[in-house]
Amino acid sequence: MVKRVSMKAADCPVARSLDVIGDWWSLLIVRDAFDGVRRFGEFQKSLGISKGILTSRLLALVEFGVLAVEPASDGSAWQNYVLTPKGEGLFPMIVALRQWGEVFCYEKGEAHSILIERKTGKSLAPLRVRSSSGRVLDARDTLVKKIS
Amino acid sequence: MVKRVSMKAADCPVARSLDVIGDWWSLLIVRDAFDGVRRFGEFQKSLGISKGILTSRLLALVEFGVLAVEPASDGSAWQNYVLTPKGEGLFPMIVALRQWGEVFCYEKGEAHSILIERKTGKSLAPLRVRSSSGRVLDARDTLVKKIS
DNA sequence: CATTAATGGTTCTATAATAGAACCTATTGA
DNA sequence: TCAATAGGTTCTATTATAGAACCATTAATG
Repeated sequence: MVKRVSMKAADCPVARSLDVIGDWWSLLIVRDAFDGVRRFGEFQKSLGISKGILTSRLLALVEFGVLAVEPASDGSAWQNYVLTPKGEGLFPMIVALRQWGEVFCYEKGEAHSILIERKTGKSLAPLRVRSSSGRVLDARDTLVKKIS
Repeated sequence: MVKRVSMKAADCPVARSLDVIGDWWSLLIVRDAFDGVRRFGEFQKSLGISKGILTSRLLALVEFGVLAVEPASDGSAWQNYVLTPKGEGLFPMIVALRQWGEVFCYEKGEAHSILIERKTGKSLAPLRVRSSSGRVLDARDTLVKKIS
């Protein structure tokens, strides 16, 4: 083993994405960031992650431009980790993960946290893949065109 | 370290999903499965993954119900790994990953494979998170309600 | 102020996961 | 019948992770 295989230069956007946020912790960190978690200690407590790993994941996410470091909002000398626009772009990903988990990873009647619309308190519509004209598509309606 | 931390029993669907498909290879295997890859050797060649790891990932995905083993379609004695309905449910996830990668992980002008509608050859619409009434939402319009 | 406690790390060791090669067996093709 | 291929298993070396211990700053308390 030279090194864990990297997909940094892959032709496939799925692979490149996974190279950035495809490890065990990154998406959970991003999820927490969407939930308003900002401080090192908050992440650590929320995730139950070791400090060393958290440090390395936060550094990587900052380096990749998913998170940014900024002065803490409470006026203290500490710093906050906040989502950049690139990080906010992961919102559909998180929602997709959540909706899939809700449907396929819980028994009937088993409780879980839910994502709701702030204004109405109602849960969201299921994500749908659509054509450019708005028609709902499933996987069989699509095709990957490799680069030539 | 007792064992790699598991999210199997998490209250959060995002965490449970990641427990199933959140490792380095599983989503790439699923991506390939959507692209029509079915045979052990095809996965191995396409991914450049070690055989040992591929074996363990395929077994895990079958155990989780994402893939199923069936007799090869060509009449040979080998077997195919195909997506179950649970696996097909990951389609929006893969599309989300792909679209995020396209936007944020490539330089302008850099080539990548593209996902198109089979019938028209046109690329897909960007995924949108919507309220139950169909309004487009961003992260700030939503809220996670923890279980009590 | 001086002292203590909390925050945000770094460093260390043990264990688990991964990469990659070598090997093995059943099936297929010649 | 024999060689080649597909599909694994096993082995070793290396890397990543978990978790504890430690340390430096900052913030809170007397």
